[in-house]
Amino acid sequence: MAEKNAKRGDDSRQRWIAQIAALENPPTPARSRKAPLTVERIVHTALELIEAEGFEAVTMRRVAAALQTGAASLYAHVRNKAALDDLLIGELCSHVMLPEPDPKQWQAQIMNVCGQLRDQFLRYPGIATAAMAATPTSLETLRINEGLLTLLLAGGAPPQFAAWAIDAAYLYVAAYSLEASLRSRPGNGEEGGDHDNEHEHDNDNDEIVERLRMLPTSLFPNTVAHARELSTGDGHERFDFTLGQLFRLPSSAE
Amino acid sequence: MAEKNAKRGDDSRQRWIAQIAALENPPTPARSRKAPLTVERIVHTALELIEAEGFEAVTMRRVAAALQTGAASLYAHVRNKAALDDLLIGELCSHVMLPEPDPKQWQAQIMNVCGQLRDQFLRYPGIATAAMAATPTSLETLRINEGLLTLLLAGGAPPQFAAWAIDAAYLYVAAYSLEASLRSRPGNGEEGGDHDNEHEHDNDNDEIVERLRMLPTSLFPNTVAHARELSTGDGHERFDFTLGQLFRLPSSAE
DNA sequence: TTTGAGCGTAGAACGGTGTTCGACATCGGA
DNA sequence: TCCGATGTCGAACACCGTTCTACGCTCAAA
Repeated sequence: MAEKNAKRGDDSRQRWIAQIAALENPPTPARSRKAPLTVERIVHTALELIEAEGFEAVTMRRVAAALQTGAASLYAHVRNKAALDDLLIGELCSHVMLPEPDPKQWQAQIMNVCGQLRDQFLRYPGIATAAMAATPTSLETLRINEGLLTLLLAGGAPPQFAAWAIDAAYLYVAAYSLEASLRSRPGNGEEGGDHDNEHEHDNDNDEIVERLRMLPTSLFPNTVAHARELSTGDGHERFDFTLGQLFRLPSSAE
Repeated sequence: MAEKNAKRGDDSRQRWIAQIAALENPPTPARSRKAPLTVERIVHTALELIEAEGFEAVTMRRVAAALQTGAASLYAHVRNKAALDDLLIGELCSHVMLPEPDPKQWQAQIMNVCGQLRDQFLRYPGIATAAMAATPTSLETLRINEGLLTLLLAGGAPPQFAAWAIDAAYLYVAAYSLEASLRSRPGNGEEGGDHDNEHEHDNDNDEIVERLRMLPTSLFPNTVAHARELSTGDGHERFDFTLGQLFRLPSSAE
């Protein structure tokens, strides 16, 4: 009986303690206590997390912790982790601005749009992983697709050419960004004491060239001979080159 | 008391049972009991697992289980899961055959090599994920790189062009294969009763076209107008198109 | 004003993952 | 014969996505 009483009293006792605690700190009063936890807040928090620690840090638990709650709470607003990923790349794509088509500059305009997408991917390291797994027919990606299609058609590209080139470009942008993210991120190295950013980059490149030159000439003659060409491509030269190739019109027009 | 005795005897009792069991089946005798667990066996088993259940099924525990052992045993032969992934794509790349360069057919030869690589990726669904994360300077990938470089140079491509085009091609092949794997794999749908493979494919394609046509014309005029071109590309037409664009020489030669 | 139903919150738990530790077995060579 | 090196592997740790469940809150009807 006593047990029963105690057990029964536990409940109201807890409430009593909670009430006292609530009395204790009325700062941040009124309604800040709610923090209503909307989809927007979740997506926003996840993006901040990616920017700071990379996409692999985006865990239901960690996103929830950043919102000062538990992982289970997120599932009231988002079906899956996969759905969250879709929302993330949707949000990301919504920041890409589509220009007014100008037939004289369609190539530059396309490079601009693809560059925006690439920069978004690079801003959130590793998110390109989600981009490749995401539903390819999300509304935001379709919006970019439509924009690129408009630019290409305005430039005089045949529809089938435009469709395939855009598809390939999207795939390439994601793959390029993913590789770039992995190359700079994964905390593997950065050994050695002092760093000067530019010198570090040069050293990296030089070391790759050197390693390639160490290969046996009998098996890798061309790799050794053109090691420099193979490992060059700082900045986004390779990126620009590839898109330039992808969007070369077939008929020698322009 | 009996319990205590049993517990103490457990150890030698187990050994006793093992001995009897060993007596029981001397078939596959001599030394088959060892099953020495080499790197080759691990890689081979992992590849079989991918072929049957996809890359996401490749878990240290599951690979070990397929080898009738525990996960910890693998770490005596492979540093990480990442290292295992590298070995897997290395093994995969080693099956790509490089042709003798023939300057007259360099384009077809390159398409052939890239097609081999693509088919390897498609044979092991999802392994392209590992290909994108893998060390880009593995010996096997360098071998393919050297082969492609040889073909392109034989075809008269400038070295810088060849280097960048090959890099882009590798990225694209991986991305294309990954998307193709994800599209057919992930068990999302396949609902509905009876399946005829060809009809199913047609239905899929038709449904995508239909969905695109449902978009508001005001926002997606070109997408609606060219829905068919956007969603076509069965077989590997898109693949061939993209590589064709990537390897078009700049100077209008050939 | 009271009640009750609904909804968002969140702790606990389940099954799975990569990886490490440490005791154990086995084998090659002195 | 013994002994050290090497390989094996159960147990455990920390983390993951996801589900279950109870709990608190809000708001509209009674």
